[in-house]
Amino acid sequence: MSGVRAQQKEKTRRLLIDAALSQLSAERSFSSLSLREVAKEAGLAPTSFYRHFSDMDELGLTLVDEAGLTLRQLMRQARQRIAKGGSVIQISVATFMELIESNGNVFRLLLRERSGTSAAFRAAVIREIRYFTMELCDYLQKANDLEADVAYMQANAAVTIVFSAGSDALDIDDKAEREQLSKQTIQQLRFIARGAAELSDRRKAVRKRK
Amino acid sequence: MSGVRAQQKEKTRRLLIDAALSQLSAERSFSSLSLREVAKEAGLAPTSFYRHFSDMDELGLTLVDEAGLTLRQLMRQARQRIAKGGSVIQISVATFMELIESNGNVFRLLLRERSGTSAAFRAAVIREIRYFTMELCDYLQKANDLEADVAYMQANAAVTIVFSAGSDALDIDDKAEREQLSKQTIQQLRFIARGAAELSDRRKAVRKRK
DNA sequence: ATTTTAAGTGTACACGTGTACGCTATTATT
DNA sequence: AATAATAGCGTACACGTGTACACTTAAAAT
Repeated sequence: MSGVRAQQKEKTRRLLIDAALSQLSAERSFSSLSLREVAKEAGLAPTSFYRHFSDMDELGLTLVDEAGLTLRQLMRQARQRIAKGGSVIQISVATFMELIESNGNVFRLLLRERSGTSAAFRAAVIREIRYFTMELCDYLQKANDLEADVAYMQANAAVTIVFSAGSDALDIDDKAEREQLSKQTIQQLRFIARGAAELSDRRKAVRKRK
Repeated sequence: MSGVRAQQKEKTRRLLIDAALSQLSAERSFSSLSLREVAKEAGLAPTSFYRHFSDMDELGLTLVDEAGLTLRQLMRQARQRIAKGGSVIQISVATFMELIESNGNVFRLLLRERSGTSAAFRAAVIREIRYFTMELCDYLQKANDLEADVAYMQANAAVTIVFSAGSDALDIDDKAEREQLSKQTIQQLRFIARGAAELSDRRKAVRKRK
């Protein structure tokens, strides 16, 4: 059991995954990809596809998992930068925008399949985004001493805003426009943070009065 | 030129439009619809389709236009209710949620094609949403005495949050959960409104000091 | 009354699709 | 050394697709 066989299998499995990813673009969604196209791009015969995935759906779910991984890397990267000091919101948005510039297709996959046609895909994407939201929620709760429900509402709203901005960014080529979009997004996140902090303060004031 | 011919044509044109709309669902996107399916559902021969639209894309753009119309009706309805008194945010969210319950497919169309595969579709959807945002922006600017840029950022964020909530609502059957989602959305919109008002106030204070 | 226009039909075609099936060649197991 | 397992290939098939083309039939224009 030297594993040279399993190793080779894993290799061509990656070939398929990468082939699918590389075919994604603004004009091409995963659901519009055919098994044959992916196999061809990977340099395989169509029927060889089945040795690795039983379905295009199975490949798709694998891609969503990879996208979730990318999301978690993003989170880690942002945290590292924040630890070195600076505006939390500003750094987070900048990091997110960089991800989109370098991994546009992965991000597109998430955006599309979130409102897509397959229940399994939707569930998978929503799970990844929820995970992302929860991590942010935890952070906010500890960093700003918020109550759980307020922190969640802020995290949820923030993620929504940032993802939406990311979606817009994908359609913008001009760098100045992108910069402008970032600025706007930062301001919007500040709106939300301000509102959340105020609700939290108000509740605390009521509690002290008792 | 009694127009009995043109009248009939318009009628079957509507048949096609309605056929397409009626086939949309959580499991079926417009882009997954085939010309033949739509024609069949409308009770026409496949080739008759071409007498009305040169393309499925042309049909799709027509649908997006109709969706935009629905959006504008929503705006009008919300305004009427607001005029009778009550919380602006609460009424707006409630009205929006009702639209989603009754016109789920139309709304799905907008959500999907916004990040869809056709540049023309994306542009059309974005145009409709921008129009919607601008109308809200106008309202906010006048009602709350905000500066143009602040009002726009608030409107943009609010629309993003509400559309995202709408998308979530489409996947929820339980009424209590829907109610909970509405409550959360209202609170998030209040966060944003609060943040915008504060930025506006701060700017005004600076101006007076001069 | 005759001719022109055009909505709708039916047939036909080339094409891309998923996948069942049998085969080869190489690795893993016995 | 003999046998079993399996990654990958090639062929073949039925099916759904968009649409070109020639047609009928009824309204509109002459």
